[in-house]
Amino acid sequence: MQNQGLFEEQDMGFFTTFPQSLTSCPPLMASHQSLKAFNISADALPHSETLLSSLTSHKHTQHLVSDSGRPQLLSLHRSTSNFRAWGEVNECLESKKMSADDQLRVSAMKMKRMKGRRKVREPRFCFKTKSEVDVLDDGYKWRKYGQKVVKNTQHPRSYYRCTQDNCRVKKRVERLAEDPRMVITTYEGRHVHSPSHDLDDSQPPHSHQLNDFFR
DNA sequence: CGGGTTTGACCCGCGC
DNA sequence: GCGCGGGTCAAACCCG
Repeated sequence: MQNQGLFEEQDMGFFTTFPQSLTSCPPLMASHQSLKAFNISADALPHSETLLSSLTSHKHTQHLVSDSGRPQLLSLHRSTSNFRAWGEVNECLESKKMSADDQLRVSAMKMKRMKGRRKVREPRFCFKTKSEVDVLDDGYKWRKYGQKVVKNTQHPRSYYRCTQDNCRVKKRVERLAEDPRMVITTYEGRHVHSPSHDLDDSQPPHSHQLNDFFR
C-alpha cells in the first residue's frame, strides 16, 4: 500500500480544471489517490502558473511552490496507476481552455518524510465545485458527525463519514470564504467498497461522465 | 423505532 | 505550560 511509512501530506495547491458540466464529486478510487504520489514539473503542466496564480488567495494554495521555485509534486511511489492517473489529468488539462467558468478542480498533495513516530494521515483528495448544495451526490452514503465554524469564515465546515461498515472514509465540506458559491470537498481515506448507487439506476448522467474520466 | 442530524463538550496537536 | 483552533464524540433531538 502506498501510504505506509512515516510520511505526512502537504497540500501543494495544484488545481486541475475539469469540464464545467460536471457537478458531482468523483468517488475516491485508487487512481485518484496516486495523484499525490507522482512527479510533476512545470514543463509537464503548462497551465500550472495560470492555475496557481488564479488561486493564490485560497488557503489551499499556501504551499504551492517548491524549494526550487517551480511547481513540483514529489514522487514517493511509482506505479502504473500513478502514471495513468497523471497522464489523464494532463491530457484533460491541455485539452481544456482556462476559463472562469470551469467548476471542478483537483488539488494534489506532496508527501513529506516525517521525523519520529507520528500518526500517518489517510490519503486525501480535495477539489472545489460551484454548487448551491453543500453535499454533492458522489454515489456513496454519508453520515454527518460534526460541524464546526472555522476561524475567519462565516460558513461552517461539515464532517461526514461513510456509512458502510468497515469503511473509514471521511469527507469535509465547506464553502470558500472569498466566493460562497464554491464548495470545497475534501475526501480522506479509501473506500473498501463500490458506490451504493451502483445497485440502482438513480445515478445522474454527469456522475457517469465523471466516473468515466477517472477510470 | 431506527437512522440521520444537531450541537456543546471534549480531545489533541501546535505555536508561543 | 498554556491557550487556541480544528477534529471528534455522543446525547438529545428530529423525521419518516
